[in-house]
Order: sequence, then C-alpha cells, then structure tokens
Amino acid sequence: MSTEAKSTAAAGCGFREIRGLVTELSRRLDAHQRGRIAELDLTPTQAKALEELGEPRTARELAAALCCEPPNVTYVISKLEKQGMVVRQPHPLDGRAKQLVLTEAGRELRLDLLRRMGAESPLDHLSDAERSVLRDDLLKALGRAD
Amino acid sequence: MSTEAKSTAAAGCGFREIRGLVTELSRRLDAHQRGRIAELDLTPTQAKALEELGEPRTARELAAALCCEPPNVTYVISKLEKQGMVVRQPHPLDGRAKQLVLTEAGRELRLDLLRRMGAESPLDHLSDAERSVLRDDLLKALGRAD
DNA sequence: TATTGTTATACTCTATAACTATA
DNA sequence: TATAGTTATAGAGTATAACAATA
Repeated sequence: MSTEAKSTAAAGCGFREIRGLVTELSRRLDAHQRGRIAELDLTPTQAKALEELGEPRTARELAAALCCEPPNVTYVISKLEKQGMVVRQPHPLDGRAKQLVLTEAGRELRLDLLRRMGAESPLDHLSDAERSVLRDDLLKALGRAD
Repeated sequence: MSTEAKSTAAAGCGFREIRGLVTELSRRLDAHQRGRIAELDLTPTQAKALEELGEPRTARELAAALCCEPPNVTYVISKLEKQGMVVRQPHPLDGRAKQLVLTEAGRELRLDLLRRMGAESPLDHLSDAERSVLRDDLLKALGRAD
C-alpha cells in the first residue's frame, strides 16, 4: 500500500501492525459485548452502570467508576429508574447523597447480563493454554508482567 | 453449555480477564495516538480521514473507510478544506462524484502524522522477540494465525 | 429511475454552569 | 463555605430525509 509505514514495520513487527491487531481484537470483543447488551435492550453505558451496581453506590462513586461527570450519571440512572431497574434511596450517613440501589428486577437483569457476557466469546476457539499465553503477553505489553 | 459459566474462567484465564486486558491495552494505544493527533490540532476523525487520503478517494469511498455516513464525510472534509489540507475536485470519470485530494500542506501534515504515530509507542519496552510473540498470539486470537 | 454529494434536521452523549439541599 | 445531586444548556459527533446535479 504505502511505503512510508514500512520503515519501522520492516525491522520486526512494528507498532502500527500490533496496534491494528489490538484494535481489531478490541473491536471484535466490544462488538460481541454490544450484541449481548442489545439483546437486553440496554445501551453500553447502562450496562456498565448495571455492572457497577452490584453493590449500592452514590452518584459520585458511579461517576468515578464510569469515568464521567455527575450530570451524566443522573442522565443514565434516570433512564434505568424509569425502567424500574434502580431506585434512588437517601444515604444513611449523608443527607446530601443518594444511594443508587438495584431493584429485584435490576438484580435479575444484571445477573442475566453478566451470564450472557460470560457465556460465549470470540476467544472460545483458543485453548486454555493459548489463552494463558495471550494473557501473559498482554500483561507484559501493559508493563505489569508477573 | 454449562450452567456454571465461570468454571473455566476460575481454572485458568477467562474471557472477562482477557477482554479487560485487551481493552486496557487498546485504550492505552488509542490514548497515545490521540496525543500525537492533538499535537497537530486534529480530531481523531480528521486524522483517520487524512490517513485514508494517501490516495484520492470519493466521499463515498471515504465514508466506507471511516465506517460512517456520507453527510459525516462532508462534515469532516469541510473542516479539512477550510484548513487548506484537502480540495474537492471533479471526478474524471463520474460527474456526480468528487475526488478528495490532499494539498501539498495536507500531504505534509499526513506524513508528519504518520511519522509521529510511529515514532514512539507504549510498546517500546518490549523486545523485538516479545513483540513478535504478541503479534502471533493476537493473530491466533483473531482466528487467522499463519 | 438510480446514484453522488450536500443541506437541513434531529438525536445521543458528554461537558460546564447554575441551582437546591444538606454538611 | 464546601459538597451531593439535579437542572438547564451547549457542544461535538453521527444519523436520517429531502434536495440538486448527473448517470
């Protein structure tokens, strides 16, 4: 295709190639997860919030977990509340805060979600040994090999 | 299918752990690229378009490459055109279409971008051998090992 | 009649600022 | 005065529909 990228790639395997592979794998895993999430009529952010609410959290804590600002938590939680999946309860220790707590339906939905996400995966064709190797290499790439 | 979906996960390394590692690595690589892109005062989509325009493309082709709809190409290209990086030329074979062609400044910017993106990377601490192993594992995970 | 690119428009998501109620 | 959550509002980005020019 283009010649300018080959200077670095030619030596061994270059940054751009690995970046492309990681991106592709990431997209494939994400696509799989989005499929499971869509099966339950959830948006990705709703699903993330649902995952985080295994234990009650304040809006502030949830915002930190979701890496977003508090108004966005209000936005997402309001939708989940309308669907009857979560309720806002007064915080027992701080009258300003609210505890976001899953309803019975919310807990069921969360378990359903986690079950679906773990059930099948685009990595199923790998053997246990291959997965183990992949994990170790990823850890090494992230600079925290054991 | 087993009712205990985590039986394999608990034993070795599960889907969720690898997904998390791949996502983290992907985010880290993306963050690195966003840094390089921001250095040139570009948005990620502009950078992607710039990369794709190594050869002239029609808006339709660029939309396919960027996985978006044609109006969004108009949106992005109009910005790049205002910055003097690209021009819309009549297509030699189809009067309806337009060829999106980089200007001299656009070509320079594109090369600068590619050079910066390849210059350093969050994978620099890996040896050539380790990178090679990582690449092979990723290819295997993607189901197209050599 | 079909297709290319553009315009007009709406929707989603996210961010900042202002407001309230507690602390 | 500071903090938690909400509301109001604005911005970027992406989508659909309607349109003009061309095939």
